[in-house]
Amino acid sequence: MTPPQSPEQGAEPAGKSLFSLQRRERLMDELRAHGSITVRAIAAELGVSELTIRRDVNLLAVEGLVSRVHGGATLPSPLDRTASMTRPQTNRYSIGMVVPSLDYYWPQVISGARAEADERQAKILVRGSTYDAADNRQQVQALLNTQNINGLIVAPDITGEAGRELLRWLNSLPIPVVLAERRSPIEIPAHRLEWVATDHAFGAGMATRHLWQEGHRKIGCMTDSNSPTSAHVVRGWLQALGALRIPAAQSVNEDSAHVPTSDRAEHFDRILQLCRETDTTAMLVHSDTQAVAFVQHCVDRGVDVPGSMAVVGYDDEVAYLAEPAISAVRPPKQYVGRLAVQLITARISEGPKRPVHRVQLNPDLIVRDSSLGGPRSSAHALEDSL
Amino acid sequence: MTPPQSPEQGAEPAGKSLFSLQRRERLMDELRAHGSITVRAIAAELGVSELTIRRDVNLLAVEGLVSRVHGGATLPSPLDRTASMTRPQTNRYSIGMVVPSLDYYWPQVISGARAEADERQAKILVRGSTYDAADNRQQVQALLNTQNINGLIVAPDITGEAGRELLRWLNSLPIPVVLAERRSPIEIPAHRLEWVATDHAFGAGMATRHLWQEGHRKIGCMTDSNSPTSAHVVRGWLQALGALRIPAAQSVNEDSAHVPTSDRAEHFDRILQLCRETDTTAMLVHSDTQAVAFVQHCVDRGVDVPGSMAVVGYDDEVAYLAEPAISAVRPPKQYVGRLAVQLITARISEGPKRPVHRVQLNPDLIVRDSSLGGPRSSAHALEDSL
DNA sequence: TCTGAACTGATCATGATCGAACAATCCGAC
DNA sequence: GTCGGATTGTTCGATCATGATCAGTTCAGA
Repeated sequence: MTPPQSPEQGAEPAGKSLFSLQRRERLMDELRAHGSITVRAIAAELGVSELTIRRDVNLLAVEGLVSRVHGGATLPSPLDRTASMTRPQTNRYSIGMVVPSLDYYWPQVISGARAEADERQAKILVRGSTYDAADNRQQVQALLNTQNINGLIVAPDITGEAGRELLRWLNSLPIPVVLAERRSPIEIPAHRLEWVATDHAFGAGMATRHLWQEGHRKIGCMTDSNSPTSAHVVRGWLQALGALRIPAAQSVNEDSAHVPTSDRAEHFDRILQLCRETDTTAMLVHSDTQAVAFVQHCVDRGVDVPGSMAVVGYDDEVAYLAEPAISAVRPPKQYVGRLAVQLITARISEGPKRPVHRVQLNPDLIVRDSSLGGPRSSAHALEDSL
Repeated sequence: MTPPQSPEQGAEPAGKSLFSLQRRERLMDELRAHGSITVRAIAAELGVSELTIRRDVNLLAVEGLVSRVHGGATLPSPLDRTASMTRPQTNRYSIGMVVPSLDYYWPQVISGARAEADERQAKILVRGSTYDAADNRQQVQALLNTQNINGLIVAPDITGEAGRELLRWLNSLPIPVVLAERRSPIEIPAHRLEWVATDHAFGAGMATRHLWQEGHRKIGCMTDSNSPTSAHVVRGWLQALGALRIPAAQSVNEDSAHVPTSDRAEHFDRILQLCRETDTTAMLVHSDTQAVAFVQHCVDRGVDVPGSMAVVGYDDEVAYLAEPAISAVRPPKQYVGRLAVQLITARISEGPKRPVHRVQLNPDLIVRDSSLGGPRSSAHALEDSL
């Protein structure tokens, strides 16, 4: 079917019918996130007929909010001569944006940034990059070379010496820079860098507490140290374990980085074995996709979810697709993008007098089936409460 | 009177007929919580006819508080062409504000808050309190009792069990609460509390680095543990010492709390003696007033400032009054107030869907005479640079 | 250039929602 | 008690949102 779309944050895709206005908003979200949409895909996703979507597209096209193309729509393009002649086209700012991925997580951040930019008559120029400092820098440089950019939103790799060097370079750029989902570490005083990031440690803690409240007393954690957020997830999980008086040393804590897809099954088997040995009945799994794979594996092996193994995912990109649907921590991705644009535009217009802002946002916990009911065979379920 | 409707869950469907104003309030609550409502559902829930709800929706739509759609209403959407082009129609919120002092530091915070509130046509009701949790709570309670408050900005005492209890209480209030210059500690998951605070650790680090750059190689710190910011100042100072490879163990670190004014002179003499013994040529002094007194004392004792003792104050309230004028870290007090009002109004109008925001602002370093020129008798001044 | 597949827009049908007019009710003032 | 204004409920034709059908159009590959 469709390639790994980014399922919007509707929680239940076809569960509730939306009003037409909301549908058009969703459509614009999708458009801002990916730059284009197909009528077919959106119709399927929203559970309405293609005709309806086409009507929406027409409406938005009349208002000049989209450009119609055969089979779908794109963001308004200057090449589109049918575009309304209104010409409120006076963009005050151009903001460059470099993100490490255009498939996962970041489309929604971009969507939020674009939405906010629209309201502020700014333009966002997005470039996809990788989780690698050298490439990050190259992409930023490319933006600076080819475009007249007033500000920059970046989600760079900040690990290692290359990452620190990149931060120093960003800090020294002549235009304002806002980091998205990254923090400038204390030890390098990049005093000009502002940032907005989700408090992933809080999210992990929230998930852990939720599992505790459902009756689990041994809660493991599976992460992927390739991802910059993993460290925060582990930190939050450990912190929560401490608060709940769960001995961290005996808790399952596995890193899935560097496990090739071919070895995944045995990796999961090993983890399940560990869980059995340690009486672990619940896992917090960083990166949703990993969580989906893990739940799938559990089902394949006859391990009941959530009865024998409760799972909470992280990121909430695809968690709702699994069977059973997976509870997941949902970072406020749209808001991260919005806030980044707010910070950048405020900085551009107010100048250096404005103090450096550093914002943390708390994620939400979306509870679905995979974590409800507590450990089935456990005698102490629900006897306590936090 | 309406006949007893079908028994609804939880709410009070038939219990008591609401006044229209309450109904609309309820309607907005529902809207903020879910993003949209259907006329039918709300009518059933409130036990009134759909027409009534429709009339309410019309009214709210005229005020620009909702967007009308066929079958219900949504939060105001930029796609809503019928939206009144007038202005954001910022409602007149009443915001309570409880600060621990009305003479020092806080007047500027209040001033910033007032300025921001004026722009948003909101009203600020300020109450002075003390650095004591019990009194904080009393003042907040008084505000809640006597006024109709939509939101609360508080700078409470958060130390000890009383402080934690106060935070829990604030977190459970039915109206939004924003902490000013305070952070909710991680170990107590006050998940609803938002805050805006100056990054005092950053400020202390900046001051320490400044003194290093001026040539000082032993940098002490004088704080007042009565103040909630002192801990952060010490933390930032220690962090900077670490980064600069200055052994913290041998550095002068004095607490002026509990030193009565009568004993101040000998306290300062003791500190000066310590400095002489450890070759300390610079001090970071928390609380400006203390810094002024200290510089005065140095001058009285014939210790040259900055030649023999460089001083950087903290807070920048009265630092410029001293002779010589004292360099000081200046927290962005106005912005703290402004941002607190921004957070609270955004929270009131956007409801719980908006993620919890936690903002840190970086302070400035205002360099005056008291820290310039480096240690006079030092041989290694300016030989290094960071 | 041709051709099949995919896309598009016009038209109509259907069910739900909306608004205007009028009736019923409640509330406070005299 | 009763009067007037404000609020709410009822009815019914008008309006709107959506989907189905089908003929016309566009696209992409041969």
